[in-house]
Amino acid sequence: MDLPFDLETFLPYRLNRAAERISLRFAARYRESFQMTRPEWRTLAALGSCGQMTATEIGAHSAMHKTKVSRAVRALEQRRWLKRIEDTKDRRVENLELTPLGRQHYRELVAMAQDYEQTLQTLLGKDALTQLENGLTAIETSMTPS
Amino acid sequence: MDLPFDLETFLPYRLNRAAERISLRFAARYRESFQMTRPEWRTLAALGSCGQMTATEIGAHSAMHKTKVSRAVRALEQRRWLKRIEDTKDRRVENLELTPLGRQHYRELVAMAQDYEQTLQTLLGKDALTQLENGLTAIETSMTPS
DNA sequence: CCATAACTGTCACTTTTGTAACTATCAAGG
DNA sequence: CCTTGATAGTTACAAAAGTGACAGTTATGG
Repeated sequence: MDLPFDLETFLPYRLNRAAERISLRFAARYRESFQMTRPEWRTLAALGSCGQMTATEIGAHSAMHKTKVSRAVRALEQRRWLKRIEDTKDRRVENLELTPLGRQHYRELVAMAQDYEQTLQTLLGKDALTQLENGLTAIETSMTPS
Repeated sequence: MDLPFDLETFLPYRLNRAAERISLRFAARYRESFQMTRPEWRTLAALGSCGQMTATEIGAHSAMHKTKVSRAVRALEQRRWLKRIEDTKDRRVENLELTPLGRQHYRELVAMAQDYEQTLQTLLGKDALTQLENGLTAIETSMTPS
């Protein structure tokens, strides 16, 4: 029995490769302007766009391990970019929120993100981008945080 | 000026999240059967499907950092799953090739991969999968190894 | 030729990450 | 109440990753 397996059609491999290329290129930008790691940017982005969230929610939203989130939260807190707000109903939970300073930097990073989005759109073409997004949506709806 | 930025449409973020979910779920499978890391699997897969390659080529193909590849190669070599073949024209280069033992394990892993492909296909739907693949192809052709 | 620059792969060093255990808290059921 | 089990977040430790420098080799251009 022979193997009709082609790595070029294997989704996990391709997806990782694409994500790595796209994400590292963007990370290189904010890294030198803000000395920020990827987990930190993702945490900031989640809070900036969703408002108040808990660490667990951030982890589910961004598919980051909880210790990664924990460390990113601490780093952002030390920069005074976010603050912890204790939950009145459940004292295990910490509600996280950007400070005005954090929101300000968030806006700057959003500008960079939008610029990069432009780059990607001209690079990939609008049609391919749409198809990609449809596929990602399917993943997001069917692969609930395992 | 307000911000019409939506994280839910930002490609690097979404791509990473999807890749992480899809790839970790598969990694969990071969990890417990083979005690294999993701770089090791990717290296094995690249060699298994492309035949002889150099470390640099593997890195470009899989978007892995060269030290990651170097370590994965060493690990696979210690298992006797691959062998190094010196290049006659350029002595800096090491041509890498799977051993029969390596190919045997490659086949087992391919079977797992195909099984997972099935899972994904039923989970995501054939249509979404096709769109996703078209999008990935666009990335692959336009984002040459930076 | 020779000097310089570029390239391949590895290593020491440092940083980042995951694992598993832990504290503190809450929830359910007797 | 009290016990058991689950959950949120942190941490110590170990594993993995990136950085920068390196040795060895090849390419380029005087």
